[in-house]
Amino acid sequence: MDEVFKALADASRRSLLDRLHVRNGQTLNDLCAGLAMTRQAVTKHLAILEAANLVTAFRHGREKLHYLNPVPIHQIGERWIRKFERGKLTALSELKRQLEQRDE
Amino acid sequence: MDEVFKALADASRRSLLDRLHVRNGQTLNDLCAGLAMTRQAVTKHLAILEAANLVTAFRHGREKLHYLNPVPIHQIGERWIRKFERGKLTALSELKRQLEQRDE
DNA sequence: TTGACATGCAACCATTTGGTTGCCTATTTT
DNA sequence: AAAATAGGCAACCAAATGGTTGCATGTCAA
Repeated sequence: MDEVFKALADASRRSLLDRLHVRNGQTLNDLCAGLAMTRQAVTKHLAILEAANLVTAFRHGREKLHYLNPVPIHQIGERWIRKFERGKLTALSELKRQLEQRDE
Repeated sequence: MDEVFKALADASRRSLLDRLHVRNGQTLNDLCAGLAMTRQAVTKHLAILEAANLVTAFRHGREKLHYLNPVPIHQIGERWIRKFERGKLTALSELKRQLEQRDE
């Protein structure tokens, strides 16, 4: 879980996921196109995404094809985000209530 | 948005949010209790959470009260997580489909 | 008013991170 | 077989990160 959060913390990596979301199964070179960093930098980002299981890659001849795995993102939504959405008052009204309580 | 992702990338900070989710409006000292780091480290984490608007804090006499703001978390769920959940096949079947397509 | 308590500020430190360059290997293509 | 293409590996670097210690300040209580 921590690896997923860490992987998502970087804007370049999120944009790589976006690209794969638009078109799945791209090669490394595909994913590099138009980005303001070297191929090696992209390789490193992809390695982090793979380690977090957000991307799965396969060698196909001399190309490496990258596939998005939406499962960890879904899990974060289910296991983490939703927890903070359940039955919450708005921040401000909750805050006022507690302040009043504290001052008697 | 980037600030929120970055803020959520650290396990200590997520645990601070958890604590505030259990009991809102805690002081700095409350939040330090039982953690394996100094008060100053916690202060820094809280500053990052505040900068990301995930926590709002108020001085009340000599105490500083911290309140969870669930809105940015909700927004990440809405604007980002959901995008990857819409109409997606499972990673594996999608992958197979595309590989077959590529080999004719 | 003096001491204790809650927090703030700043300098410092080690490690991690995001990136680079240079070179090597493997697979196609011609 | 030679050249071009796709990718991998490793060393290096600057900046950001997560943490520390030491001291200062503001507020409450005796």
